[in-house]
Amino acid sequence: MLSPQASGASRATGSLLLSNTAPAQALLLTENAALANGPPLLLQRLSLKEREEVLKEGQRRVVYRGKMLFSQGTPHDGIFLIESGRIRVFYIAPSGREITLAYWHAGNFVGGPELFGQGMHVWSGVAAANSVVVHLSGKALRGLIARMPALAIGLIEGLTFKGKCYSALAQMLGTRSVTERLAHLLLHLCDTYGVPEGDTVAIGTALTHADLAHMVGATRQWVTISLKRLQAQGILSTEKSKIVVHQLDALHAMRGGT
Amino acid sequence: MLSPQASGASRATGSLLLSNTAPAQALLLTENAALANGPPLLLQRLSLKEREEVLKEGQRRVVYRGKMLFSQGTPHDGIFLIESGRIRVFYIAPSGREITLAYWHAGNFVGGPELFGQGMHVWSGVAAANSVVVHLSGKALRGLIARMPALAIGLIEGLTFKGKCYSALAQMLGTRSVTERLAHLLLHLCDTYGVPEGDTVAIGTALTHADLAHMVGATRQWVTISLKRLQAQGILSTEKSKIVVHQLDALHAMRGGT
DNA sequence: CTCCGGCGGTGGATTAGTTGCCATGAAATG
DNA sequence: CATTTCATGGCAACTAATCCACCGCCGGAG
Repeated sequence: MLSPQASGASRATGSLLLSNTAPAQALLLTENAALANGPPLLLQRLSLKEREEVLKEGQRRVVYRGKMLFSQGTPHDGIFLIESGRIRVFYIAPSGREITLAYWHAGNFVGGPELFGQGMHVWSGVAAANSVVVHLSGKALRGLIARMPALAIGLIEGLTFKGKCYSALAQMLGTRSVTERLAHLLLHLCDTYGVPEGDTVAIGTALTHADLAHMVGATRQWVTISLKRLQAQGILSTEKSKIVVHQLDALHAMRGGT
Repeated sequence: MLSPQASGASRATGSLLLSNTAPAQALLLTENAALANGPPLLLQRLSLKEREEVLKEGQRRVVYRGKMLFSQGTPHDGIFLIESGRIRVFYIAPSGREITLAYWHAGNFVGGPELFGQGMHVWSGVAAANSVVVHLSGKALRGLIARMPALAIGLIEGLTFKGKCYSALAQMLGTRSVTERLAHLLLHLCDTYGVPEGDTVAIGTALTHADLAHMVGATRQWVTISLKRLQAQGILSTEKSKIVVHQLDALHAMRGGT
């Protein structure tokens, strides 16, 4: 944990204070066009002064890649505001099957499910990259909301957005085949992380087949097979931890509607 | 639509004003024990006076069983507060496959996904029983929140709850087999609507196999087959639109963990 | 009474997806 | 440099679940 006066911390604070100008994004599986605009950032509507006040109430914490931020089944209190990095929120069933609910980036908050209450985490959060988060306790949140209506609006917007994400995920999982979900995910990755190269788009993010599988609710092997098929059809090609999409329209077509 | 001074309307208003004492429930597919306590009701934390003020801002509307309250793809504004009845919120994929997100009962609100903005509905709402709802426009909501912090808390709690529901649904769909999901749903139905009869529990709610299928994200036939199997194992028996569960523990076992 | 539409129930063919296992190569670790 | 770990890939057997088609039943409406 960094002390408030450490230079690293103040730089990080700076990035949060300015986060409404940064191109923050969440990586999630959804067909909702509205989500493409990116999620609402918690402090977006606050003045600089208010932001400082909020951050002063929180505890800054560094989470290294691969480390758990919180685990399902453990008690929780309040939320974590992401200052930098990337947090993967996921759930593991007793059978061992795992589903990724979303990857959250800077400016969003994770934790919960409740904001105030002291229930149990029903999902886990792990750092997908070295991250800095600010922990806001339920008590602190309550106090802040009372004197800062814009924060309440921010929370409502954030929760609304999460609701959209999770319901969209449920829609995908409940009504689409794995192949369709995978096509959808690839398109989403193109939008979020894609680098256009001529008329192709390269996805350079280091996501393993297992990562993809967890996002679409499938097994690793099936993702491998499906990607091979797409490759055989000439729709995409893979080069060591990089996926190059050649025919976006073909992916669109097989994504099945919308 | 009933005029405010109609006796039916005032009776309905009364029921809403007292709704925190009523055993309101939502029917949803989740393994989250916290949800068993029932969802937080929107007006729960408000004084009688405040409740009246909120209802005055809304437009009361009667929706008959089977009639759509709102449809995915159409523009939306604000939310619908359920005064009585039951609203099924669901999504239909272009392929025709359908997934029920939840059944919401009196005291909860549906609509959205946003509360204020004028986006498009990303899911549909249909009356599963004759219902009375109060429409609160985004504008009205904004105004009410500003002078009624308890309403903001209510909205936050409601949204948090919906987030839990939808993420739990995604968890179920992403990590459990149809059979497990069905076992889970049956247990949930026992909790919500079940009538204990000796050491068995009867579910009398008129839910067709298709309804069940939409809730667990499966086909109607598969539900029929699965129910037949459970019946063959002596775990339950069916008598014309009534399911009697004999071995709750067996269902628990096959629901797979938690 | 008859017709009709929704619902439950079956069956068979087909496919989508799983499980388990083993091989390989690259990267990280000692 | 040697070793281990991890990501990818391939394969065979298996089963869960879907799809399509059809049938009979029942309750309601004309």
